[in-house]
Amino acid sequence: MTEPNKKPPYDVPSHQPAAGGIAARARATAAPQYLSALNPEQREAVETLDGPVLVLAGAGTGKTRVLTSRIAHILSMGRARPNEILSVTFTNKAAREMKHRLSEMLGQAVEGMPWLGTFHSIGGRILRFHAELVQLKSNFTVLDVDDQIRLLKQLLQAENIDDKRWPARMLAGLIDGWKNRGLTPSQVPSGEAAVFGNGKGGKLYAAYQERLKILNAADFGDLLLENIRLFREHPDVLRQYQNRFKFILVDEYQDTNVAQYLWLRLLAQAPPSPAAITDSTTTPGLAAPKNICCVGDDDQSIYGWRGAEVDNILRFEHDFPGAKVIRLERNYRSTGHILAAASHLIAHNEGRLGKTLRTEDVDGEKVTVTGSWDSEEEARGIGEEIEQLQRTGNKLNEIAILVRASFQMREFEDRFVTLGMPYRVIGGPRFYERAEVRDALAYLRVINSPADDLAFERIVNVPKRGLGDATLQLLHDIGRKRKIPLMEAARSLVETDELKPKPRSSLREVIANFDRWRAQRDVVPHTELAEIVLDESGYTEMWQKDRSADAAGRLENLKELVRSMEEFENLHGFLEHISLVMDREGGADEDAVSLMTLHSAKGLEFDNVFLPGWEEGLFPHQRALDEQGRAGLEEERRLAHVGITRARKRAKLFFATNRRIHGSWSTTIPSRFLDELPADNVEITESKGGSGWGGAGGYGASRFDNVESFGSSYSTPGWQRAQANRGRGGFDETGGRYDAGGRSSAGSRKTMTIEGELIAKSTGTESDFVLGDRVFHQKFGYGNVAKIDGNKLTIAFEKAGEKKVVDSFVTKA
DNA sequence: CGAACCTTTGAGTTA
DNA sequence: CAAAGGTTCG
Repeated sequence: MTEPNKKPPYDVPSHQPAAGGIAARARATAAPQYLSALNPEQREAVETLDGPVLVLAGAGTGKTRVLTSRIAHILSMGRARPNEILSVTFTNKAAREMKHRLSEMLGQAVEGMPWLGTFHSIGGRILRFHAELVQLKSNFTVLDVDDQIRLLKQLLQAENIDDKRWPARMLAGLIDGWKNRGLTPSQVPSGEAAVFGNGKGGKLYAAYQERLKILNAADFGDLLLENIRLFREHPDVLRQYQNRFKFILVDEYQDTNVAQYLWLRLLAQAPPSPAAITDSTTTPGLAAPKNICCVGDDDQSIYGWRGAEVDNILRFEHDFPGAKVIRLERNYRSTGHILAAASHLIAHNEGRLGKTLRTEDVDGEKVTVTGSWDSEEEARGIGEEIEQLQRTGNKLNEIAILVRASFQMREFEDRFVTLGMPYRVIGGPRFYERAEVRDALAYLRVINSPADDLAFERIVNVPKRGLGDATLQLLHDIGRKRKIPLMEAARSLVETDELKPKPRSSLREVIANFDRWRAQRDVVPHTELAEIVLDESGYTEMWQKDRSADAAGRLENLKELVRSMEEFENLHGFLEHISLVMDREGGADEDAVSLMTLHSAKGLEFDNVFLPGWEEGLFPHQRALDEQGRAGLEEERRLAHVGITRARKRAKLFFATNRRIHGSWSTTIPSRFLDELPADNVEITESKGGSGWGGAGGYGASRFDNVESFGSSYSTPGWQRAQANRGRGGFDETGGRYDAGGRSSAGSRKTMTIEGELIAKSTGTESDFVLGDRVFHQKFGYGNVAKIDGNKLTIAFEKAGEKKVVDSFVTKA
């Protein structure tokens, strides 16, 4: 047992006055600077400190400013100390941003804001203080999706369930969904639990939770669910936190799921309310809700598929009686046309709380819609426009391409590489998801927690040591029979002669290695230990010997991993952090185009925003429609709204008539969202050969009728118009793809065509490079030629990873 | 046991 | 078209 009252190490000594310097400054002037910079609504949101407050903050209305100013206000009024404010966000990025802005506002006084973070990191922190109460140890591991799936596969096997018919992924999805709804195994409705594995779903969920405890592990959902369980089963612990948090602030409230809502509600109750701790999710009317302030925008709710309940925000006044609702409708970001386009689009949704964004900015440029023949041409066109913007003095940092699905990104990457255009992918394949990083982490996890079977299993035969399925099976059998971790099973197995000499000695070596490393853990600095481990395990060597193209990049990633460990005091601290926050930053200082999904763009803004792929089936995405019907469509529409409102000066939409889906080309039709844009604020740019899509008459009075009639059969007027236009517009099937109509814009297009042909034709000509040549590229630096295809080279760059480039862009080094 | 080859299936968004 | 899973052969 640990003492439940163990204090978090972040506690500020109690004699310290609440952010003294600020308070003093606040008293000195009548209206402190952080208040005078606000408009009346914002100011009201900041100054209404008591009771529940809901701030409906439309895109670009100063949401973050309100949150940070509110914290500053609480502190300067002396209403709470920094460690008595709970402030939750969804992403680490948002948390970082708030800390950053707060420190600008307050000077250096943010050190003591220990409870500003994401739901998951705060949940995880609370859980570590009381781990024993939920059958964990404080050094529990946070599993990622991969570990989760492997664990579930084992359970399926144990239950003799065919994982073809009942994939582990599906079960993981179900469990995730239950956890998002705050349901422990016993709370899952039996009907739902039965849908998986011939009625074994519920049993498997229970078994999974049990296994997690044995492994001393929690998955993402547990960080909240186990927290809720902790609070419910131990009211004394809950009270401790209720007492601590004098003020609660929630960012992006529209994205909270049921579990997060329950968690917040428990914490938001006034401390002495012993009767109110119930497990009901629906009972309204809490006893004296505390000072909770939720900020959100129902029009930006885009995480329904992850369990977010827009209802949470729609029901706020009901859940928190006496709540004050404040609307922020002054947009400080976008020009008039952009804002009008976005507002009209989102007006097609029903069930909104309703806000009318307005701006005092100029109308600016109209939103453009451009059609192209296929996705390649779309990428070329956007590339050209970006070059044009660059020539006219726009910073690449102020340009973003926002896609619906990540597979769309490749085309742009290829294009940018060819053009030598600097770009960065945001939220792409994450650093910690890379195989080599996960392998390295697995080694460290086993050192840190010998019972971490999943980590053990991952690396026991990496690099290859002749310990294959057969050996592993044996270990599993022993482990399961004796209820001991695999490492212990291995220990006893090498004492017997059940193994052939070869695997036996390598297993012996693995055990000895880990024992040695663990002994070094307290002696050697953790970064050094990591290097020792990677070296002695043969892991580094494995990649050094690997001749494949990306080996160099992987070694680079390993180095970066070790480097990133320096920020932490010890191995344990590092591992604790890593599972939650391992997004690689850096490179932000460089001027580059940003490439990301619409989802990860929320909260960001750019002068120029390109939005490709506005086609039925892709955007709105077919699966959203199939699975969620009208709700799915509305969420997609909100996503479109988010996309357009990211733009300050220019929003440019695109659709292609042909797109590759599953490797083969399909014909697509323009998105219905394009049809929902207001004609007055939109310009159809001539893409090529004639009127292009839509044309002058394309927009008619019928634009807004009959939105309800969408369904599996596309019958809206817009759809039909779009189809008609497809034949009539510039996309004739017989003419060459690049058959331009002799316009100026077509001229440059034609140039591209020629370039395209040249590249295609010249592939017969072998380039001067030989496999393995060391080369230099202006943008990507040094690398080695990994593949040659005519004059197109695949190069493994030391820094940038593997890229395809045309040979003329590199020189021999 | 593991490399090489073949077949199948599947690309939606994420803390 | 790619990755992942399965099968075969050395």
